[in-house]
Amino acid sequence: MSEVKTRFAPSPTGFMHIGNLRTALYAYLTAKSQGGKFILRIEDTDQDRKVDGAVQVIYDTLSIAGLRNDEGPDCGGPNGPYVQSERLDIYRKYAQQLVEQGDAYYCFCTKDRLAKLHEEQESPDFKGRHGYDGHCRHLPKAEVEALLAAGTPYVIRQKVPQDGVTAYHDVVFGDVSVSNSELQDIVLIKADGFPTYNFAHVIDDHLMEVTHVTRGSEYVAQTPAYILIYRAFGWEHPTYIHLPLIMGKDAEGNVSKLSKRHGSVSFQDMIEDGYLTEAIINYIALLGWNPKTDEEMFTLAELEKRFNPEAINKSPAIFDYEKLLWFNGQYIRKLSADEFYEKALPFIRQAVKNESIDMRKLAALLQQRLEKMTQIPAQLTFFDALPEYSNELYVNAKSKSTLESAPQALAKSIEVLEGLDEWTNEKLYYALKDVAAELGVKANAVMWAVRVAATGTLVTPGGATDILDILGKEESLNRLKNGLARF
RNA sequence: GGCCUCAUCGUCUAGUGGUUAGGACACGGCCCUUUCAAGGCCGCGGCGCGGGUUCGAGUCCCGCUGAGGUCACCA
Repeated sequence: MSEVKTRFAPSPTGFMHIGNLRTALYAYLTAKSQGGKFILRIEDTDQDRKVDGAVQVIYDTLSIAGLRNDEGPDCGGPNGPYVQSERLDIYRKYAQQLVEQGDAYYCFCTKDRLAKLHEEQESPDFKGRHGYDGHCRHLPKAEVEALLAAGTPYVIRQKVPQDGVTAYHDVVFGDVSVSNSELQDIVLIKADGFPTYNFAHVIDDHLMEVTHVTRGSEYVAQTPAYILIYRAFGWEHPTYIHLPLIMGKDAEGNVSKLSKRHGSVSFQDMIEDGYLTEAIINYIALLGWNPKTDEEMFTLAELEKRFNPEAINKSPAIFDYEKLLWFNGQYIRKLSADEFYEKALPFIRQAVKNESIDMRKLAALLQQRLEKMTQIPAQLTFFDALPEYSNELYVNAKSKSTLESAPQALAKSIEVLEGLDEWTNEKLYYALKDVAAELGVKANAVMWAVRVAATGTLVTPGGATDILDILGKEESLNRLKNGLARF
């Protein structure tokens, strides 16, 4: 058996939909799990949808995600060029061949005629099948020549057989068959001379020796038409791996294709949202594929070994942001202190301008209780300045902190802390424990009062002494005194 | 509407004729604890419906229902 080759063939739209990324991931993993090659091909045949810089977004995303392609416009390869707009001559040549063979034909129908046809078919009393009516199918050769010579605009359409059934085996969906009568005479070459996706991808996949086509399940019913093209050329078609779509659920509980209204859907947006690449990859790998184990934390390298397209599910899966968040928290905790610090610093700086604060200590506190980076600033609002707060914050039943106990705890703490020569978390911790012992109260009661006075905030990253440590002696004492003065 | 396809806890899923239907997220409780998290333990919760086949069906067959896809000179 020849070497496995898969490809990712996105259109340069300017952003990478998460469903697209998953398609790329699965294609990549299909190749790598079998020691094969992964090709990147740019499908830019729609001139109206060209977006500047869009190809770069594709390169960047694959690079960040770690999906290194073995062939492609960026790194070359034996079967280039890998950008469809640079292959126009190739498509034209093959389309020509199909016309000569009688497997395709020129169509001179105007857009107006097509629009009118469409309108008729959409009318309530229309009962026939939809699509092109084959108007130009049987134009006499002489007439075609004349129209061509006159420079009439045209497209080239596939001539599909009127009867019979075309079937294929899909790795995910099993045997799929469609009556040829259901297939349309699809456009192969557009009026502007560019090929359609339908045609270009068949030619390219063959010429680039792609063995496995991984793509979304929206193509399942279209694939027989493509197989007909392969047959017309006498080529063997690749193995098909159609992926179930990724769905989203809205507030009302309605399920539909994952889109903007469900949350961030592009890779870039998710990164900006504070999700880690590793978490995204891990999560989407499991969205529709099961590793046949209860384990679910996988690095890309592990996935490369483990992946098996046979274990892809058929049914569409709903994208669950909650679970992604959980993965993200797991990966944040797995980061080394340095790695986390580097990633967290920009977010810390958003909230903390005070340069004298030990950012590394702060980061260490954050890493233990974070689900995504963007949650950082909101947790740090009290560092630069003590916020307005109500004395009610001093009341906490579980810690046995009351409006009476809090000022006592603060007074004693200030007294003891002022004499503390070494301002470290550890020293602070034992000093406050002693305060509690002297006062004859629970340590929690003292910790609570101190933490509230130091932060004016109910929930904080780190405990009382962690905060004091970072705040420093002078600022801490100021805040504690300020707190005491409120009573 | 025609055609294609799918269907196990709220969500992602394991399951391939005989299981107390397993795991994960979320949710609830407890433990731990210097707040909140994290972590540990426990719990709640599911085979869409109706017919078959079979000694026995989440697993096989048929129908229904529901859901998704597709029917572009977009990919």
